[in-house]
Amino acid sequence: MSESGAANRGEAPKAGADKPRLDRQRILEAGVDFVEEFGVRQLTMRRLGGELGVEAMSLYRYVPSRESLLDGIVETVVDELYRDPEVEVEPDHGWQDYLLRLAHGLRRLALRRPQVFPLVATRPTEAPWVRPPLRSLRWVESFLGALTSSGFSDRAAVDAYRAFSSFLLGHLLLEVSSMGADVGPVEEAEPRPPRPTDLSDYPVLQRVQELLSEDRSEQEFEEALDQLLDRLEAMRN
Amino acid sequence: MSESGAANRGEAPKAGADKPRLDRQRILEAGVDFVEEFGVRQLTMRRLGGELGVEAMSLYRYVPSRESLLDGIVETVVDELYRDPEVEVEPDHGWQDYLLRLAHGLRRLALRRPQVFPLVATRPTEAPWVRPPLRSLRWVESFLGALTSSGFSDRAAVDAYRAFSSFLLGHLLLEVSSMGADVGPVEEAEPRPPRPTDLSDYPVLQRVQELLSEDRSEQEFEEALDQLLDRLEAMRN
DNA sequence: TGGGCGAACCTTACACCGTAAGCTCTTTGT
DNA sequence: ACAAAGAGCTTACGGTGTAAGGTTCGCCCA
Repeated sequence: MSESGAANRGEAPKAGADKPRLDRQRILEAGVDFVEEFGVRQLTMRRLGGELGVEAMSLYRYVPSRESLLDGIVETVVDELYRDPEVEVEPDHGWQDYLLRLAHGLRRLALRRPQVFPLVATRPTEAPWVRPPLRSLRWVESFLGALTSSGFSDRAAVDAYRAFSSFLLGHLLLEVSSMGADVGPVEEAEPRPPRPTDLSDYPVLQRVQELLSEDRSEQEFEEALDQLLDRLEAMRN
Repeated sequence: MSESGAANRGEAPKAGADKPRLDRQRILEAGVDFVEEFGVRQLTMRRLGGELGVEAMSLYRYVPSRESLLDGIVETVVDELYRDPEVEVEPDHGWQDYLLRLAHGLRRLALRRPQVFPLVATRPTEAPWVRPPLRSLRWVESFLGALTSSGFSDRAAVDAYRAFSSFLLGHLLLEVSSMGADVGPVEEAEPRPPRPTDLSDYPVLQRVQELLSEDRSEQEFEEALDQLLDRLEAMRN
């Protein structure tokens, strides 16, 4: 402790290769990494402080509370969507292309951040009509603009927005939670023993268990997304 | 305290109209009520004990931990589905009728327990192939049996089960969370001030805001459910 | 040059949490 | 009548979020 203190304060306060100084962005990024590694439940102010070589209370200079730290973490992760080169804000190749790119971008994001995504999906949003997982005004604007400029009526665009949100929420949440991620605030120390589960009372289950255990999430997603686009096409205008 | 103690222990220990004795079911039901009234976040062992006129540690005789208390609460609520007279375990009037009843039953359940439902939706399940919100082996068995006995191949029945789960999860989670429920572990004391949200940078949003604020959840649900059934019909052998 | 000022971080303190361990009654079986 | 057991209580411990205030240090202006 005296060592790190000396390194930080005494000898190299400006070069600071060791402890690059605290700031909000650094805290949020450390938060994302921490949650992704240990789960939300394990994230405490003290531990996150420790991760940054700092006392818990120091974080409160940049973040007003743990809750808002979580909000910031969600926001940080969602912002990664803007950096996805496949995703575009303007529907330059038609609304179907736009929606496909957006959906796949969100799926990549969910799979890349399986521990954070449940927060993206379930945290209260800014306004009640902003729905997860597309939880920023800017994206909702982009979505509605893309559709209304492609022949959707306002009503149809809004309906499409809702259908699209439900679709993504359901699929992605199930997909990440089946990745062993703990949606919700669970997370016991060891991953609960995979109890063999006696199926003798459930003949159908027994018969199809292999099918049930297959991972078809990608095909499911693609097929359901295709169907959704067809549905939306039908309600255009 | 001496008063209640005397009333309980001293004068009427057997009549016990005052404190009907602790037992697991009573604890779980009190838990459901508590969560529904104050939110998951507010549920602590001490407070739930208080609600039952008992010290926190007394609960541990019937419930091994807070986590498993939450599991029990989820289970208790899901069990209400069996008592829904509209829902049937056997597909006596065809698989479409069966699925409609099941979906509506789950929706009623979600709307009746908006604070508990997010737990139903997001808590880890018994086995990875048991998906929320249909989180009991018995219901999965019922579902798969209903479909396979109605002309679905095993493969198609399993795919249908997955599609059905995603559908319900997405729709119901969004619906209850727009009811002001806190999905996730948030819940600050006062409901965060409805910040007016300046929309001047978002012209489309501004234009359609009224549409966005309309509550069309019921129609949405019905329409999407119809479409889903069509989709399932198409993949039926 | 130096003196103070504000930012950044630390220390202390508090109320509350989940829960392990052990104790004390009350009820019941014999 | 007495022992055993069941049900609830007491105490205690380490951990949590965070309010309040203390300390150190680089920087700016006199």
